[in-house]
Amino acid sequence: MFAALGDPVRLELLARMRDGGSITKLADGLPITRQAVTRHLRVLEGAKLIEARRRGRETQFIARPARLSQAKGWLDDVARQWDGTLGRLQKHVEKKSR
Amino acid sequence: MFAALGDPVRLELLARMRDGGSITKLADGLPITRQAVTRHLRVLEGAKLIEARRRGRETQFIARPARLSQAKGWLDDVARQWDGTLGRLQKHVEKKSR
DNA sequence: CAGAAATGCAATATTTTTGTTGCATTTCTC
DNA sequence: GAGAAATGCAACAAAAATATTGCATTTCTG
Repeated sequence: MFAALGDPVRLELLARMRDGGSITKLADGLPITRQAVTRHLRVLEGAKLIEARRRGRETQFIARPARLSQAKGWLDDVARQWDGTLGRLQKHVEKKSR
Repeated sequence: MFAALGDPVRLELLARMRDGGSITKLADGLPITRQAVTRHLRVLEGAKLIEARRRGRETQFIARPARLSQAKGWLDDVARQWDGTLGRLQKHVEKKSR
C-alpha cells in the first residue's frame, strides 16, 4: 500500500479523485498517456485505495477513505514504537500528558 | 517518502529501528547482503525517516519520528479532500512539497 | 447504422530498483 | 603494529516498475 502511495503521479491522481472520475478525465492534463494512467489507477485499485465501477462505456473510480485511516494507523504504530525507543536512548522517559 | 516506506525490507528495518542500531546489527538475520541493507538504509535516510551518525568504526542509525507526522498530515489532507463538500469548497490545492 | 468515445489488451522499450561480488578504508583491540 | 570489525565504494547483473504504440471491443449518439 505504501508502495502504491509512493509515486507522484498516483498521489496526484488521489488528489484529483475528490470528484471521482473516469480514466480520460483523470488523465487529462497529465504528461503521460491514458494507458499509463490506467496502469496507475489499477495499482491504486490493487492497494484498495480506490474502487472501479464500470458504467456503460466508462469506468468511474471512487475513493476508499478507510484505507487511508489504515495507513495512518500503521504510521501511529511505528511512531509509538519509536517513542519508547527514543526515551530509552535518551535515558529519561518523559510522561506523556494526554 | 511513501516510496521509501513502500518496501517490505525497509518496513522491517524501521521496525527494528526501535533499538537504533549499526548496519551489521540491523542486517543480521535478513536474507540479503549487508550492502543491500546499507542501500535500504540510505533510502530511508534520503527520505529523512532515519538519521545516520558515525561513531568510530560503526554507524548508528536513529529514527526521525517527525517525518511520520508529516506523512500522516498528507493523508489527512487527502482524506479531508475526499470528504466531499469541504474539499469541494477549496480550490485545487496541489501538494508538491512534502 | 456509422462514427465517435472510452476503454481494454498486448508486445516492447526504458528507466529504476534491488541485490551481488570484490576490494579499499577506517577504527578497535590485543 | 597486526588482524579483526564495521563500513564504504564501484561495477554489474537481474528484476520490477513505467510508459509507449497499435489495435480490438463495447457503448453512446445523431
